Amino acid sequence: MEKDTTYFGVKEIARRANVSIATVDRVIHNRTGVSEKTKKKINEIIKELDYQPNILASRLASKNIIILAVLIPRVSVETDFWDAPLYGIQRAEKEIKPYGIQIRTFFFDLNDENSFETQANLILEKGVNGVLLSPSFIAQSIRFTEECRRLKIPFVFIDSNIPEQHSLAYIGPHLFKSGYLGAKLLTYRKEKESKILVVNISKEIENYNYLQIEEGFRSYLQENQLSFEVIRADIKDTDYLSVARNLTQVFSENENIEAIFVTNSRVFSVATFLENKHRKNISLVGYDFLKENIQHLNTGTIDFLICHKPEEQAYRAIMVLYQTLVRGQQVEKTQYMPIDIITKENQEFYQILPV
Amino acid sequence: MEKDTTYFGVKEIARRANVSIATVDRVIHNRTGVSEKTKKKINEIIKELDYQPNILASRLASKNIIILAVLIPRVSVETDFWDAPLYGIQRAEKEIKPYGIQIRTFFFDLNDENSFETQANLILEKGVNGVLLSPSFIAQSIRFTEECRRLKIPFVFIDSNIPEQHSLAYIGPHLFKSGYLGAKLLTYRKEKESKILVVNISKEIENYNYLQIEEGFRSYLQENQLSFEVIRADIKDTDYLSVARNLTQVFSENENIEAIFVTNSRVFSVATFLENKHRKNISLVGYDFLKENIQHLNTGTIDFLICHKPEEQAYRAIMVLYQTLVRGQQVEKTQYMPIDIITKENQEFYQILPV
DNA sequence: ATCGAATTCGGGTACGTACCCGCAATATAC
DNA sequence: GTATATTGCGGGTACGTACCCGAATTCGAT
Repeated sequence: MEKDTTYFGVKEIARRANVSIATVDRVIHNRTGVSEKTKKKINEIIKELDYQPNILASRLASKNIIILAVLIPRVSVETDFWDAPLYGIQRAEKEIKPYGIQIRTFFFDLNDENSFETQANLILEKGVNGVLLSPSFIAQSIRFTEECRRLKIPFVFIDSNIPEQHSLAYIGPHLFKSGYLGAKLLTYRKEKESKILVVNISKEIENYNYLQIEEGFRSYLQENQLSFEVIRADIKDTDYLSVARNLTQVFSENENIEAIFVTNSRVFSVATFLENKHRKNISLVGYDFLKENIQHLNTGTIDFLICHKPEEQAYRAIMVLYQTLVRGQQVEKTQYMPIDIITKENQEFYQILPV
Repeated sequence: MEKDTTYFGVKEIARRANVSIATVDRVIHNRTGVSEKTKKKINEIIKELDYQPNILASRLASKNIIILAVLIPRVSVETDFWDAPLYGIQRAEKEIKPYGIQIRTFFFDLNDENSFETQANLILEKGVNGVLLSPSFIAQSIRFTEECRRLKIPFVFIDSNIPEQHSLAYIGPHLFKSGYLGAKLLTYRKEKESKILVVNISKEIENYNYLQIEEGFRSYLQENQLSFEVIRADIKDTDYLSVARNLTQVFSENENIEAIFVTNSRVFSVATFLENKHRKNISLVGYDFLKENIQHLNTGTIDFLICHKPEEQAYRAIMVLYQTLVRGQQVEKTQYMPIDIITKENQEFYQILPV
């Protein structure tokens, strides 16, 4: 097992340029104190040798440690969706910890805009090198990221995007296409004309996402000239009783509903309703790999779940920050996640990687 | 940004044990030359401090480089399936190259058992530290891995498994469940009774995989009491003309075929046939994210593709070897991949990560 | 008790890079 | 001209671990 002799380091560069290692180092980190002439010469040699710094040695020698902040919703009793990104963050942290990178996680309450603001301010006080956030509250997120930009702190969005904010990257779903796929799954091989119900269960906050999904959903029907009548139900209170009350009304007003699309992870509420009311033969499609959703998938009440790899989103987001801050690499600005289709038959293999 | 002060290294262990760093090092790598008494003492301190070696420093100081061999089919004109694992391997290699790990890739010809043997022997001659292989030829793979076991070279299977060979790990699909899902997709919301055609296009080699898939496929139909009549077509020659000839015959002998399941990636041949013969309204489900398959997905001839993340399989397999050889970690022995469902609507987001 | 071998251990250097310190040479000021 | 900045650069140490070399200690045999 011979040693890799094709590798040239700073030492070789210094030798070829007739300078010391320190000078080469100055050029590499473009610090001051090198004449234009030698700088140019060294840069040429670097290019010629296609010098790749040894990150191991680099991070070992460097004492400046990097701190990343994570700003995501706290896992609530209502949904354990944000568990998955947490796992992704832990997996990433474990991987890059030896590189001197630390992660501080800040949680906000999805029912409380102020908690977002408070936590965001905490991050700014701390002074971190990079931020990963879920921009659940648009206005507050804009304010926060604007401040980040001013302070030259790179930030990455996951789960949903604010395109105008010049984030370092967005890692999450293409919501329009996701809704588009939802319509496909809901209507695939459906021949009889019937009504389709689109249900949005959320406080108004998340409406932005919802709109893109519904737009995609309707586009599919339109493009494929499917003439199902689409009715909508907007349910502002997320508890089961509210959902049941609303749905009861919708069903009393509309006969012939044979398919339901829920625009977010609260599809389990609708499933519970259908099961309680013994309504069979209604197709149901919704979002996210939650324990409760999987249960209804297994009982057959939910036909398909759509999922965007939340664990992977967070993992990649951390790695994007790492690559930018430590390696100085360019990263893909928009990384759409796969739009995964989960059924009763493949759900058992859709698990997150162990930390 | 304070330095991480919670970390204790060998130096601290040596200090607490009143020995030198070298002695601690001897204990850590359980080399000889340490008395039982000091060994015990040092081990206690290690446990107490929950010492985690700094891999960066470790790999930097260590001069012994690790060589991994990869033994997979060459990308052929018939299918570019094995492109994806190659990408995964490249991605893994880039990541762990600075740790002193090198990868040598050996290709064999899927139409030539001998080429497998030749390449396998080459690997054994070279003397490598770990092997990743696709056991396309059962007998030859058994012989090869038996030799690996004798030489104490760990090996990992991807794509398909030989459970009795005590591999370090298997990373690939659960074929039975994959076929099971295939049946679901093919029959979902199909109400009319009709015939289902199961097509297997391959030289006999890959039959083992095929059998598990078909078993799963039939199980689904049986468990769900679906009384579609299943007919089979075994096509030994993989060129289009043979496929067309065979299918023509099957169709002439059977009317009322409304759904076709192809047990591997050659579903594009069947799709081409259907398009040439202008046979619409036949559902078609098959395997793998190949360019040609995607085309037929987009034209609507193929309804669903099932895919097992070949890029990820290879990536993970390399990482499993890395974790075992470098970090000495235990790894999951069987890692089933997700069984992904690809449709026209979500295919554009099912791409492999850039290297 | 003496000697040699075996056992047990510490000093020290290397891995490739970061970065501090300080010296020399040159430029600028008076 | 001398004094003082400024610029350009090299020496050297440190990061945490691996591992070589040789020294100290122990032990058994005579």
